[in-house]
Parts: sequence; structure tokens; C-alpha cells
Amino acid sequence: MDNVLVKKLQGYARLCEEDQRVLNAVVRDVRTVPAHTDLAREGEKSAFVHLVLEGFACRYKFTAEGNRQIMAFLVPGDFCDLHVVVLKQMDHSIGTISPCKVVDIPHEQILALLQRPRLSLAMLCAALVDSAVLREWLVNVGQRGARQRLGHVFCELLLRLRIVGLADNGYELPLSQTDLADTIGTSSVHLNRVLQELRQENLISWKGETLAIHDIDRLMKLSGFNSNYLHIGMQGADESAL
Amino acid sequence: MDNVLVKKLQGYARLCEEDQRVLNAVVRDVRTVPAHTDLAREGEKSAFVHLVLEGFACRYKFTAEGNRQIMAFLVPGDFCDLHVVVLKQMDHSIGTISPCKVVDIPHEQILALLQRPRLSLAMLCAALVDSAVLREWLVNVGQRGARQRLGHVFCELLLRLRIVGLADNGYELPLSQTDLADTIGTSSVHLNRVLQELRQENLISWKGETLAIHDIDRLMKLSGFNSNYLHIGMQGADESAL
DNA sequence: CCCAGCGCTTAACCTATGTTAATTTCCCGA
DNA sequence: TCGGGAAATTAACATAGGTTAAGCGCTGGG
Repeated sequence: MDNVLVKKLQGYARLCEEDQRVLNAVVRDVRTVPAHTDLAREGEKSAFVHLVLEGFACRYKFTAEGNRQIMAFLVPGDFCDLHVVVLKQMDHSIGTISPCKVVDIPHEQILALLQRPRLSLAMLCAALVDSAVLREWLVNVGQRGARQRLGHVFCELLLRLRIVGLADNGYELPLSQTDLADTIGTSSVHLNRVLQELRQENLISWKGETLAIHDIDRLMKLSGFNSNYLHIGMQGADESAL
Repeated sequence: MDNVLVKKLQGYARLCEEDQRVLNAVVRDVRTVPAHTDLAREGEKSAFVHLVLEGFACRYKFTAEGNRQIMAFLVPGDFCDLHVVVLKQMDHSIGTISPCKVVDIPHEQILALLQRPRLSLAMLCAALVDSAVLREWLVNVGQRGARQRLGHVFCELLLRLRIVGLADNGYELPLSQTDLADTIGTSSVHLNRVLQELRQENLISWKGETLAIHDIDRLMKLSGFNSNYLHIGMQGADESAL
């Protein structure tokens, strides 16, 4: 029974038995964290790298004026803060959105993972894809209208959650509308307006925590979504590299 | 006479003589590239990593509607596309803005650099800072008004260019207003409006290609600029790491 | 030296989105 | 089952920023 981390990393490199065993070994001492709890705070340096196994967390930052921008969703299989291994302090915060199951991984254990070439490659790929996602978010917020932005986020999450087996034509989306608004850089009032539109055009429905996407093709087209940046199905990447 | 790459990487790790020699050796076969020329295109995979030595280049992407978002400025000392060593294809394009001097570095040579622990650490830090910059840009575009956004970009470039010795209280900024508009996600008309305001408030002047910042403190305050995310002066980072 | 073209500037007008605030719905605990 | 608080919804109004278009001023080529 493979954990989400194995599922995800297998998308980037062919992992041998031993690689998988090592990864499964990392996922010990799972901790349950309530919603709206910080895992790491701006300015601090954590002794652990955090890995999400269940639930939604996010990377975020407040501006001087007190506005929050969510800069990434961290879903099952995602490392939250691999960079603390190297950088002196966090330049942003990480917090749960829904209740989460997370693992705190000590630095030495991360370094041990990186000793294994295939794992190292896969983790590097995952980190590069994280950057690619961030770039796409910038395009999204910088160039698209609110409808498109929202649709884009829904599409991206669909594909990302499918990788770890958590989506088919919909998924559990335990966010508040305010969270989504802080993601796409609009007010919550406007987010709601746009959401109503998508619902009325029968593109999606979202009730309780369940999002259903009724017409993914139309939604992708509407939002200008192109999945290239997720680098899905690029298994092996350039295996000769490392 | 150290090149900009050495200058920059020394900010992240204490490089030994040999490290510096190796870096200087990389900077052979400098190529001059005219303005508005692509160094790498979305969808392709380059055989080389590009390093900027002089001039401004950028990371960019067009949306389906034909709008351009600039996602990063690449200034002297910056690697443009380290990730091609690992990923199968570019998910965005890289192009020069002004005429540039660049070096095309073959993959094997990059891998050779990464064999040296200090260099490897420094390059990793640089890559992590690039991500941090990207996150800050997302905050900028998502949460701040156009004045603040523009001021923020000016502040960031000042600090980044100082690292490589290319700025004091101003710097050469060879961009068009359209380039800047595509950076902060506004129309060029609005960019111009905001620019006039900053000029009239005597915060900056920008004539020809020379930007002068008259009151950096006030500009930083106005734009909510906090330099933490650049991780300047964190030399050594966590040297025990790699 | 003059013309063509591009980039900058300005103005007028329009729309997407923000703000405030009132109302309703939902969910959870007593 | 009821009551309270948070989240969602809606409306009315305000504004930042987009669009279009016209005029201006360099700058480089003939």
C-alpha cells in the first residue's frame, strides 16, 4: 500500500524497491494538525521539513497592509519547505487550511534521501514543478480576469490531485471562499460573484467540501489552461542527469 | 578581476580559490545577443544552460489571448534555465530585453560545477532565492496597487544589481514601459500614469536608460518592500547542509 | 536634413473589481 | 431542538485600472 509521496515521486523517476522502502520509512510518526495552524512561520528556521499526507495546507504571506496572498496549495504528497535545509530562515509562512496529517522530517533524513540518485532526481523534479506552478500562478493573477483565474485554479487542482489518486471528475476542496479569494487576488465578494457565474453556466458545482467539475474541457478552454507546466507523465525526465 | 557570477555566488557560500577558478573557466566563449531575441522557447529543450553576463533578459509567457507576462528579470550573474538539465522541456520562454552578453554552458559542465560542494550549495541557494523572488512577485501582483507594484520592482532591482556591483543609488534600466507593464500586470497606459506620479513625488527619475532613485527609504515604505526574501548577506547559509 | 516609425504621453470614456453592509444559510455545540 | 457564530450571498455604490485614440518627440536610415 503505497503512500502519496511514493505515488507522486514515481511520476518523476523510476523508483526501485529500495527507494520505495526508504520513502515509506520516512512516513512514520504521522501527526494530526487542526485546521488554521501554522507549520512554519516567516522569519523562523524549522528543524524539520514538513510533508503533507492528508488535507490541504498553503504557503502564504501577509503584506504590510495586512492582506494575505496564498502562494501555493500544499496537497498530499507535497513537501512544504524543503528549502529550510539550506536557507537560514523562512521568507513566508506555511499553514494548514483543513485538518491535516503531516510528517516532520529531520534534515538528516532529507539528506539521506538525496543520497539515492533516483530519489534525488525525483525530488528535484518535484521542486522544479513547484516553481513552474508558481510561475503559472503569476501569469494567472497578472494577466487573466477573475473568472479565468478561478477556473484555472480548479483545473490545476484537478490534475494535481489525480496524480495522488484523490480526484476523478471532482475532488474534496476544503477551502473557504476567502481562501480562494486570497489565492487569486480578488475580494471575497467578487470571488463569490464569479463562482455563481461558473455554477450557473453549469461548469461546476461546489457544495459542502465537494467540488464537481461538470465540463472540464470547457472549463480548461475558458480559463486558458494548458497543463504543460505540470510536467505530468515526464517519467524519468532526463535520467542521465544526476 | 572576478566576473559577476563569482560576485553573486560568493554571497551564498565561501568559495575557495579553486571554486572561483572553475567558475571563471566557465565564462569562456561569451556571445553577444541583440535585444528582443529568444534564448530558449516554450516547448523546446535546450542543450545549454544560459548565463547572463551583461544586459537584461527575462522569463516570460504568453496567454492564449496573446498577453505577455514577464515572470522574472535575468540580470548579470543569473542563470536563465538551470532546470533544463533535468526537465524534458521548457514551460516558458527566455528572451533578451536589451542587447546581452551570455554564455551557453553545456549540461556536463553544469554537472561538473555541482560536484564541488561549496559551488553546489551556492547555486542551490541562488535557485531558492529565485523562487523566493517569484513568490514575492505573486504577492506584489496579487495584493498591491499599481504604484506599490512598480515601486517594489524598482527597489528589488536596486538590491539585486548592487550585489553584482551594478547599482548605487540608481542603475541602468534598459526596459520599455511596455516591458514594465507586462511585469506588474497593468496596461502600458496605466503604467505610464503611475510612473508620472512617482516622478512628480520626486521619488525617482528615469531618463534614457538611467533610473535614479532619490529616496529609497520612502520608496520602500510606499511599496511595502521588505528585503528578507532576497536572503542577502546570509553567506554560508547552512554550510553543513551539503 | 528630412522622414518614418516606435515609444511615450495625455485625455475621455468604460468596465471589472473593490467596499461596505445588510441578510440569509449553514453548522456545531449546549 | 435551539441558539449563536461563521461563512456565503446579495445589493448599492465607489474606484482603480482598461481601452481607444490622438498627438508628440525622439532616433535611425536614406
